[in-house]
Amino acid sequence: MTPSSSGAHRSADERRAQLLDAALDVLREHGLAGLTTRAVTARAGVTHGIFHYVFGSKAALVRALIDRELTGAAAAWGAATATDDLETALRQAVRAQLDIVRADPGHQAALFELIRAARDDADVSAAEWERRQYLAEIERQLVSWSDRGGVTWDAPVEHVAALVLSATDGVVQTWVADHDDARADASADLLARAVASLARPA
Amino acid sequence: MTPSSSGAHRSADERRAQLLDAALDVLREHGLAGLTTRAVTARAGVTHGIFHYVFGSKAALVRALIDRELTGAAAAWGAATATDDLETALRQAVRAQLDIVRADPGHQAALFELIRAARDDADVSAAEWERRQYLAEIERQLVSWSDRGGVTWDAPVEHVAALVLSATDGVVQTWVADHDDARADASADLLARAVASLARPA
DNA sequence: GTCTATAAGGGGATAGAC
DNA sequence: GTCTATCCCCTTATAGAC
Repeated sequence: MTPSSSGAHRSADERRAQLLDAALDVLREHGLAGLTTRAVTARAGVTHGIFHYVFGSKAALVRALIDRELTGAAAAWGAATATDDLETALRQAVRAQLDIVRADPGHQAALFELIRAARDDADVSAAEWERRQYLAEIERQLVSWSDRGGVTWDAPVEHVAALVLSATDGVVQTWVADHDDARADASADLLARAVASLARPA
Repeated sequence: MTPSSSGAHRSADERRAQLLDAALDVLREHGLAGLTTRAVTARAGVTHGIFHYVFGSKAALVRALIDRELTGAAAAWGAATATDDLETALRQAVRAQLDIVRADPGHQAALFELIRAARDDADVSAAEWERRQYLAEIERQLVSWSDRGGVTWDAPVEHVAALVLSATDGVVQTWVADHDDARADASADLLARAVASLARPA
């Protein structure tokens, strides 16, 4: 049988995955302030020293965590809806972002915190890269929707994409702060309407 | 002459103000992670023990800091511009928020961090109260602008206000993250245009 | 009432045992 | 190659000196 993962003498790669899982759990439950190397190893059921053998430093853990969690996250904006109506498509997209967070608020809040911390700490590239992926994906969708609806954007598409990303972030983060579902839904709907009004018949 | 504030045996109230000033400095320079009771007292040029004599606990300092810094902050939205054009007024208001942060990014970033930390920690009321003040102020402005411009909002005003607050927050925080002035300006302008399109002739 | 000296605990990291 | 025992620093908080 497969030995228990907390049993002694497992490969560094296995330890790595095990510790990353534990780190995410700790982060979700106790926030960034509670994310200590000792809490992670305790959660994983291994002795503390293993941590530095596997990751070398706490910063390396944070970097690895961001890398693992961000991979594929941009794809969420790409899950386009097949509708001809621009406003409806936009509303569904913004609501989808909101739903991701609602489905697992702790997870998302933890990621926000992590990315924010990583920004001033060291390796900025991960967070920046993520944002660029998001922007490119949104821009692609905006063009796709306007083409399908037979309209054209009345402002540079990259500006519209930047606004959509920033504003959606704001709506999502407001929900994280107050958990007011009705207000978040209203904001999402209104945002879709407002942005849709930036397009004119081609 | 007035004795130096770091001289021995001053009143608790004076020490309190002195330590709050030092705490804000430390927060701006080293972030929340660097805000330790020792860093604060060192910055103020007093011995460490004084801290607990004055504040009792670190949490009390954070609460006091939030109280002091948030007072009057909502007024920023109230500094209305005297223009008849709704979109222009909105653009100036959003840009004003952006300018506040640009003028002193460290200060604003520090406040964000502080409020965020206080949320899960304990006294949520301060942050919530602030948000309500903002919303009320924005709502008041939206009505004032629509009245003056002879238009009416095509959606509940509180919904529009919520969107404006959330979206502006998103734009501001995006700037804090990337310091991209051009993109932030473009987003602000576009946000004003998009929101203005939610109003129709009365 | 104001402040100093000291305590008690938890943090990340490492040298070296197996 | 994998892990354990230990280190030393920095944190908040308090007991009691002035």
